[in-house]
Amino acid sequence: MSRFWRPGSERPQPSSLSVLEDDEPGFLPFSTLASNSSYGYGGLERHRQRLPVFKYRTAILYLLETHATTIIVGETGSGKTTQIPQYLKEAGWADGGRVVVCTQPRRLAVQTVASRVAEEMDVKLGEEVGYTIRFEDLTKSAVTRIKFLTDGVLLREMMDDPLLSKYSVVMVDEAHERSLSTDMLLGLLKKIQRRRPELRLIISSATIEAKSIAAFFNQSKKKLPASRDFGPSREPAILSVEGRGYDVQIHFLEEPVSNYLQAAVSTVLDIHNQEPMGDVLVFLTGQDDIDAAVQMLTDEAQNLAAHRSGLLVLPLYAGLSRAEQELVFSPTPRGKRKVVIATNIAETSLTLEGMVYVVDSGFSKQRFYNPITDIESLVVAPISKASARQRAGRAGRVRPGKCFRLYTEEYFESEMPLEGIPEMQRSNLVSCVIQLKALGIDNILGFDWLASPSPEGMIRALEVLYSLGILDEDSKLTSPTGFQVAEMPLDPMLSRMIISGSQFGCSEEMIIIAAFLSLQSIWVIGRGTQKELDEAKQGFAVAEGDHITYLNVYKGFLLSGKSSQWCHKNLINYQAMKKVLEIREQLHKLVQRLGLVLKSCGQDTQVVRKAITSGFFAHACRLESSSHGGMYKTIRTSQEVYIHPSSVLFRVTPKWVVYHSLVSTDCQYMRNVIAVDSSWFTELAPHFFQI
DNA sequence: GAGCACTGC
Repeated sequence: MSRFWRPGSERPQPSSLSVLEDDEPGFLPFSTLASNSSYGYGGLERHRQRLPVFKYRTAILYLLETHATTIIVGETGSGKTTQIPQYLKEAGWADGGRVVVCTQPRRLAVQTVASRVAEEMDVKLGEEVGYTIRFEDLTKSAVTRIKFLTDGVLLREMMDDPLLSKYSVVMVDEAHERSLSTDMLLGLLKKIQRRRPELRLIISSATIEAKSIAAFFNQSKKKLPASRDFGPSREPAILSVEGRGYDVQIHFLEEPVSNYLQAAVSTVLDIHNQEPMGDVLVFLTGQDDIDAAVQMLTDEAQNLAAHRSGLLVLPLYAGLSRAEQELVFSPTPRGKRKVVIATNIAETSLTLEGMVYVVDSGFSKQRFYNPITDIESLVVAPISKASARQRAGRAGRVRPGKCFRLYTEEYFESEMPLEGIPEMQRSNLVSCVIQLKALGIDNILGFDWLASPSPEGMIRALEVLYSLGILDEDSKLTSPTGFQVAEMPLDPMLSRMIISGSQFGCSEEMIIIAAFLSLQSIWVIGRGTQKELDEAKQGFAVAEGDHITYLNVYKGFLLSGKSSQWCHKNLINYQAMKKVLEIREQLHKLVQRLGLVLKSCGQDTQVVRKAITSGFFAHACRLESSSHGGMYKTIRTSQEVYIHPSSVLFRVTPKWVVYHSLVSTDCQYMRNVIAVDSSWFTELAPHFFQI
């Protein structure tokens, strides 16, 4: 532990953090949903009044009355998410058929918070208090007064009701996360505000982001129609609410380390040897790192076990099965110290109870998008101060904790960025652009963004949408194709593929394929050897490619009677297959509603591949050399790419292929590939393949 | 012959 500098009283302590209680969207995903009825008679009301936010009830209601926008800066644990919607209802904001609505970035949070609020109000979930997420609408339009939903669902709702006229107050929670949909939502809400002066916005954010959000919503200097002397102030109010939690002591490294993996492992061992009992949460970047660290610590733990209490080392990342993830939430056995080694999933999506020590590597994997090459890649990159703070806070939930940062204080102070780059500035923007177009926003470049995306990114998105026939020369949605694509909850290239499918008589096949491609992977990870998995996959494989292979999997699954045993036997993830059925079902209804022809082409795989090509012609590649492990070049940019070894076409190397996506590692790998005929390119997209 | 941070519609 000597390598860490302990901030003393003579130097300013960087942070002392407070963290969340069980009232926030706390995300103990597998247990809390059904089991939080531990309050006696009258206990719930007392519990509500003890929350830090309760002191601010009057202030919040006053600010809401007098300001169009109120920004609540809240440490987690303040109770803002569950309480503010109730205060609003109690104060009459949900009277007269109006509805108070609150958004969350994640589905699980929506469900957890809604059921908690329903319990506190002693009403049945789905009546006065309801929620909406994809595939699940637990609201009753005439009855529901408080409604929770994901911000993505609210964006979709705007397509039918652009001014969100049902809602009196929109509360955007966790706005500091700056997800793509939150940023879009905030931009659109600002627009709506100008048309609906009576609408109130509450935006909840962590400290750092609050200022830029406040500046964004400040409309006091703008000229507004004759409302100068009445109505709410156009200048946002900011209110800080303290959280509830324990102090976390921060330790930095005295010298930088080159190998954060090794440093993390030895820090855990130091903690184990020198610190009192208490569980440890380690933040690393990804599956590889985590598996390696788990292995190293497990080996060490075996050496230690002979003479002292042991370590229980567990990995946590999204790719693990539900059962494996659940292990992390089980109570630590007596006399053991639990060490959870996690990705960013433990920073935002899941909250682990009982952590006393946090080890922060200072890195995470982040997605970046290059609009010039049109390639997305995952890169290990330094985290922001905001993230570091969030990670540290995970140590103070049940008692005072400690956070060991595997970087120096100098680095933290002078080099670590204050906040992360908003997703808007590191993503492919096609979906974003088409949604704005569908909402009638024609001047996308002039849209009032919270963080402007790069002009290159915008131009690339417009080009792609134009080449797909979704936008016309005036950059307006085409009819009917553009409007149909906008209604589909998919990547526009997949939507385009489905529409072609309906023209070619294979829409049934297209929606199945689209459902498969919406998931990460349908194959079980971790069970059995790679060889077994390859053999299982080979049972469905066809020379036409991965998409057609998925159709075979789907047929097999249906023939088995949607059996989980069948999935198990074939090393297929049963949960993923259920998801495929759900998405297919949703798309099926949608395609019918849009008036597209629903038809199956039977065994004709050529027409299926043609329909796919009509959506993905921009991903066409030609085999350059079969000797160098099958090197391909993209037609559009002459990028060197290879078929991913997980593809059924890995050994086949057809002359012409179309891929669904690229993964960038040492080289560019094409994932989900079909073999095509080059004559289809000029037939299906002549404008794109002029030469 | 090798890989997948995390959400969401």
